[in-house]
Formats: sequence, structure tokens, C-alpha cells
Amino acid sequence: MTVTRFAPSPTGYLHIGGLRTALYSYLWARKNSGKFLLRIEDTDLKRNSAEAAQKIEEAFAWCGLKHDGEPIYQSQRFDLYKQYVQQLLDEGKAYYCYATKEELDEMRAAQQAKKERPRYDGRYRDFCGEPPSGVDPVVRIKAPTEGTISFVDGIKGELSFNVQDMLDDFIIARSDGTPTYNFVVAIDDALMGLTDVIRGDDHLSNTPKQIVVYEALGFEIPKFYHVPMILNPQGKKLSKRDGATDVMEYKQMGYFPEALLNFLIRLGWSHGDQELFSMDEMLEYFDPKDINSSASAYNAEKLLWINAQYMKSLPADRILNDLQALGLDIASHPKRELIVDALRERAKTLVEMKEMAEKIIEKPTAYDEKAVKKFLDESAFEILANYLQELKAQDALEKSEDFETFTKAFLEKHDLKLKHLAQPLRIAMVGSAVSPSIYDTMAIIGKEAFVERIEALLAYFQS
RNA sequence: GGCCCGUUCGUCUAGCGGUUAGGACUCCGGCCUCUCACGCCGGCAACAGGGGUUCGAGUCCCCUACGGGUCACCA
Repeated sequence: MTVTRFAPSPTGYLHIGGLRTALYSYLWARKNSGKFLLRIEDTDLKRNSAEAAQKIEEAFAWCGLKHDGEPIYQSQRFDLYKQYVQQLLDEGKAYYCYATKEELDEMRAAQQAKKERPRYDGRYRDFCGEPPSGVDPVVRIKAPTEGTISFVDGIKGELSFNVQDMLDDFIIARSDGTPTYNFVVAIDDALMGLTDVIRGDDHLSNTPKQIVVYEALGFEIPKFYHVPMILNPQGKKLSKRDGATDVMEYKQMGYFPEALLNFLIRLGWSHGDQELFSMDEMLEYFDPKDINSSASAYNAEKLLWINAQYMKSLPADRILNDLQALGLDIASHPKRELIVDALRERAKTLVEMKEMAEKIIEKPTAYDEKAVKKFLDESAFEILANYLQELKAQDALEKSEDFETFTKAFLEKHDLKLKHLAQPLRIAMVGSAVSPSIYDTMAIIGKEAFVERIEALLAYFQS
């Protein structure tokens, strides 16, 4: 069975790059009817964690990514890790190192002065004398001192690292007894039954270290996939300064989670020429072997376009629901579906749609000067006054078509073209020369309010 | 600096030895049209450079350049 995981360190929120690797892991597990697990890498006790984990769960929930089982917190498994440290100690595969930080700093400085790679020199590797007093030792693992460590990366292909310039006897337990990252990752991945480790390629050079741990402990080595990073539009590593990196910010900005996921899956992965993928299609087509081996730059315009595509196709009640969450209360508006359908081809985000809807629903508080100047002359007022009079005499105008029929009859009767009337009516309805179809706009506003708005416009310019 | 990974239009990408190098976003034209959008049609635009291998190279190999990652008692 395929088992994958997402293993963030608690940094406070779910990063958009994290979401992409999580999505890849999620898809691969689900596609193979396997398991997708969540593990919080909080071995550094100096950092927060409960709150950060909650943020990740929140973002997952918004995106519809479900992990299997309860999240695993490394901070709660220290006893377990200690057993493995002891096991390696007992088997002679690890040892206490009494070198102080100062000593190590000195050693590194000397190596760098000689233009050598900084690495632990193994001074306590075979030490069996009397330990220096007053030093809390760290535990180091005995890494191989020569040869190569090779593995096949599911994305990058066959990889081979020369032990001499990658490894040293790295620390697996700090002087306070807490275990370190590369040690616990290997243990947890093995114990959790991981078959496929999909992670950012910033971890690529950790992999040989983790393989050392797997081998020392006799665990089976999983398959690795190192996913290239997401770059900012300038081609540099994506950072907070590049705008929205927190997944939940996209919710605030009016994006659909489906669109964000669609955007992220296409960043570094493709299936022929297809751009839009439903979750079912993602599950059908996704395979980590098709992930690109080079980094890709974040492109906000493409995301906006994808969101617009979802805006056009998502069901109206779903969109209504999301608008409600953004504070637009039209759940009981009689024309709520018409509002969505009139705006879904114009608004690229929910926030935009909310603003556009408000512009129609609320009566205009001002009239756009340019539009007034361009479209409201004497004859326009006259036409508007006539239109108003006949409109008031009409009853039972309800649907867009009703307004259209009425308006066309009016135009024909007075031998006018629509262009004489459309823009003046728009200004009356929304205060500017831009709105959806005037008939839809009329229907949304309703006959009573429509009459009032024309009257208001005429009154405003009579004084 | 050592090691590792990478390099097709501005961006995301297709390509898996023989293509007029395809699609998408952006941008620019045009059409549609009650405005704005949407949609449709069209256009601009790329194989980092240099060596090989081969009848033939974007595709395979090497070098150079550039970009990224990583070298902690962080994860």
C-alpha cells in the first residue's frame, strides 16, 4: 500500500509551496488507495507547535485535503527516539562526543581557513578514555567514511553522493538528550510505514544522512521524490515579501480552493495541453514521475485566470455560499441566482463579485462624472422621462425578459435605438456606465427600485 | 567556496533523434455587442553558449555560463 505524508515544521501557517507538496502527496496516496499522513516536525522545543498545527489543519480543511488518522507530533515521541539512540549506542553504531561548541567552532574555522569543507573530524569516534568532566555529550552516528550513497529519485532520476564530501558523523541527540531532525525523520518515516516520501528538493542533501540512519537501524528505505521549489516572479526563492504565501490569504482574497489547487498542480506538473483539472481528473492523471525537475516561478495572473474559469462553472449556490462567508448577505435575495449568473463572467474573484453585486443592489450614491458628461444630454433626459412614465404605468415586470420586452417595445414606439437609452439607464441604475446587461440589472433591482432610481437621477439633475 | 540539482516564448509548459518547435497565461489587433466582461478569430514571442556523437540533435555526451539548493547541538 502506498503511504505518503506531509511533514511541516511548525512555522505558523501553511505555505503555498507546502500546499503543493502536500497536494502531490495527497493525490499519490488517494490515487493508489493508500494513506496520507500528517506529521508535525516539532523537535525544536524552542518553537511553537499546537497553534501552527491548527493552522495547517484549517488550511487543509479549506482545500478539502484530508489526512488519515491523527497528526503525529514528534515532540511527543522523544522516549521512542531515545530508545533508538540507545540501540545504536549499544550496537556501537553511535557514540558520545564530548567536543564543546567552542571546540567545534574552532575546528570549523581552521578547516575553512584551509579551504576545506567544514566537517566533524571524528575525534571521539573511537574514544574510550576518561570523558572530560563538565561536558554534556552529544550522540553522533557513525557514518560511512568512504564510498558513495546512491538512490533513485522519482523525479530527478539516479542520484549518487560521494560520502567524503557529503557526510560526517552528524549529531543524532543533542547534549540535552533531544533528538535531531535527520534522525527522527528517518525513524518516523520508517515507523509510519512510508513507501513514498514526496518533499521539497531543499531536502535533497538531507537524504544521504537519512539513508545512513535507515541502514544503521535496519529499516527499509522508501522511494524519494524531490519536488523543485516555487520561485517568485523574479526567479528567486518565494518569500513572505512576495505577497501571499499563506494559503488562507487566498481565501480572504476571494479565490476558490479548487482554483488554487489547480494552479498549484500545474506549477511543475502537466498532462499534455490540459490546463483545468477537477479533483477527479487530478486523481486520474497525477503521477509524481511527471513532475518537472526544474523550479517554476509563481505567476499570479495565471492563478487569476484559473479562478475566473471556476467562477464561470461552479454552481450558483456554491458561489452564493462563499459570498455569504465574505460578508455579502444575499441568501434571501429573490434574484440571488441571477446576480451570480450576471456577474460570473465578469468577476475573477469572489471579492470582485461581492463589490460588483453591491454596486447593483445598493442605490448609487454618486454619478460618474465622465459617464454623465458623455451620455446625459437634453435628449437623454427627455427619453428617460418618457421611459419612466411608461414604466410606471406598467405592472408585473419581473424577469429580465419582461424588462427586455417592455424596453424594446418602448424603443420601437418612439423610433429609438437601444444605444440612446442603455447608457443613461445604466447611470440611473448603478451610477456609472458599466454594469451587466441592463435587463438583468433591472430585474435584480426590481421594478419599484428601478423607478426610484430613474426618478432620483432626474431629480438630481433638475436641481 | 565544496557538493548537489537545474536551464524550451516574459511566465507555466508540450516535446521523449527527423515537428513550419505545439498549448496556456500576459500583451497587441479584429469580430461579437446595450457598457464592461465573457466568447471567438488572428498576431508578437523560446530550445543559455560552445564542442562532440549521428545521415540527422530541443531531444544523447562533455565543457562553460547562469540560476537554485545545501553545508548547525534549525527543521
